[in-house]
Amino acid sequence: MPNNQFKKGELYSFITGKASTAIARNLQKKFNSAGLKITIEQWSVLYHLWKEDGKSQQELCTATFRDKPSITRLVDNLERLQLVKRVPSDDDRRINLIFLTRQAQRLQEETMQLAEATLNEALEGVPADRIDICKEVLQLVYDNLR
Amino acid sequence: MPNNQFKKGELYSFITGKASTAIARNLQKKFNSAGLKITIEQWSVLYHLWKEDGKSQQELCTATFRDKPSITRLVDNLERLQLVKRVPSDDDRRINLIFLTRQAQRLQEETMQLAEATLNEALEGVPADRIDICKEVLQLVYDNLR
DNA sequence: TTAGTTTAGTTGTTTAACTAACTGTATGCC
DNA sequence: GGCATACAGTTAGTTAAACAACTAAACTAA
Repeated sequence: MPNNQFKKGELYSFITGKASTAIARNLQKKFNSAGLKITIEQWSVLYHLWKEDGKSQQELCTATFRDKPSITRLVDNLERLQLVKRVPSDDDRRINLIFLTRQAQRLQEETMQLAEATLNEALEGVPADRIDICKEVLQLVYDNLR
Repeated sequence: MPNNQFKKGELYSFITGKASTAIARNLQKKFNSAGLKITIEQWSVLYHLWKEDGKSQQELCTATFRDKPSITRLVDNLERLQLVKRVPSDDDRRINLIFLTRQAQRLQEETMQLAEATLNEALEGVPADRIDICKEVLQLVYDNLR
């Protein structure tokens, strides 16, 4: 039984991800207002390094759902901003391990607070059980398409 | 009462919109496989012109949730592909009205079918009432942030 | 050991997003 | 009418995404 209850008029915003675009823009503005000169994409790389420092570029690809050239260039820019450093792996010379600089470690708390503030604004008035359902649906969508 | 049930680990995929990214990539691949040489972004402009032809660029900005320079360049590219045509408004010479070419009109049915196919794949196994809740949450998120 | 394959990362090209600064047209007010 | 302001669209510059083609290192198996 196909999901034909999915009317055409509603197709568009699902595909374009209006909600997540709005969230990302809101957070970017918070970064800008706070004088933090990083992009959301750069932040998403830092986010995974805060969880575990010294990931390889390939691991960052998987974690951030980006392809290799995208990560190469994000790491390029983060390195130029002196937020990360490429360190060749001793075990496998093909691999770069990416390490946070002290400067990047200091960004964690402030940016995570801004991200939480954005999400609190975004989800204001949405009951917790509905958020849970929404998260489950989006996870299932993601799993269905990989 | 803030939404502090929103644990940190789940923050990331909400912000990055993994699900909608996956949907967009899936649809883009379908376009490519079908030999359709348009991007999802171009398709999103055509989508609104299929609903109502002859919109102004400003109206396309609102409809597609993009800014003016983005629409200028999307229309540039669509014009180069001979899919739309800029027509200066008689009433107000600042305004360009954007009209579909016959070639673009012919794209509607095929691309909409591919889009529906993508959504059916994406939403396979998701009960209709959960989809509805998810849509409502995403709409509310969008409204909360504008 | 060496030939073929896989893996990690880079480079080049095109398209798009965002910001800021700009041109040209319309409108509102005196 | 004339000036300030608002509005529609364009241009320029930076960052990022997607894809293809590439280099270099590692693995695999004869």
